Amino acid sequence: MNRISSAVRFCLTIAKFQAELNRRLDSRLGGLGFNEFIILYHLSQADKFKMRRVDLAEKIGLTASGVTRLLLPMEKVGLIKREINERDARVSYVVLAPGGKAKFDEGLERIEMFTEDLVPTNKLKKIEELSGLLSELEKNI
Amino acid sequence: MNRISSAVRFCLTIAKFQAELNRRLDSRLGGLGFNEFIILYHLSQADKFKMRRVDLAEKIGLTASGVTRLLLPMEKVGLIKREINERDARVSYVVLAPGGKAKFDEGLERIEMFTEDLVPTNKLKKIEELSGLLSELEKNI
DNA sequence: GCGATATACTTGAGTAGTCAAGCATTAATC
DNA sequence: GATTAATGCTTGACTACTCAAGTATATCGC
Repeated sequence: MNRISSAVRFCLTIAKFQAELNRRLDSRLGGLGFNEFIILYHLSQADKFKMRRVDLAEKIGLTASGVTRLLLPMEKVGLIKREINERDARVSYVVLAPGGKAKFDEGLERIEMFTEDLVPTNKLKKIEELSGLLSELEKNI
Repeated sequence: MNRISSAVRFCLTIAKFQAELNRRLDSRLGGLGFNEFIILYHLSQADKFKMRRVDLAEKIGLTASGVTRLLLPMEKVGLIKREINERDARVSYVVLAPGGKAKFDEGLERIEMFTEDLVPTNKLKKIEELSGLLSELEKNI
């Protein structure tokens, strides 16, 4: 009883998938959490390897305070650095530190291997298409 | 620099999407967390409205201890009940309680409305496809 | 039918976030 | 140019998990 729509089913499926994905990834990235990896990725793509904390939060779908807490241990361990903005004393940039770059490269290699097993070559086209779809749907959230 | 494969990109996209989805849903289900809703859903579909905790954990992609902890407040509030198994004293069933059924119906109504805004009608076919693909990929995890 | 192994669940200690409130600083309005 | 509002970040108190270890029961091989 109580059939659900395919849209709701989608929410359930994605929640489960992501829960598993997260757990696996957290333990296969060479001491890097998945979210830490994501942060390092965005920094590695950013102009001058630095971003404002707010923008980082927006990129990864966390709250600002979540980012603060996530970055704290990363700074201690030397993955990222803090840099002030001379024009606006409110913002403190997050900068990719050398140690972070190294860890990211290692993590990237590992995650690439992981996803090779995860998605079969013949599904790659579909995967790309669905990435696009998800990005679109996100705007409706 | 450091291009990533589309499979890895897919992991990033899905992680962000799910983070947002989770947060929105957690606050739009009438006092029910998204995971609590998922539990009630699986119970509502189960034979005699009851399941073993292990099977529940497997269904929703959490660990057994996660389920124990999630269920504790739900039991206190009367959403679910606990029932022993006479043949195997190790297992304790989780049973959908009347209060849980009511909360689930309400939550379902709300999540259906939410997802109507989330996914446009013309994308429904694609969404179903994506659900299918995710279920398949999950086996490779 | 006894010991080893496996299963179902819980618990302790810790991590990863949330939300609401607070503190600086900057921008906008008048 | 003083007030008000908005922005960027952090903090306190809390929830929702995780993993590793523990307890209890069941099953298997002999």
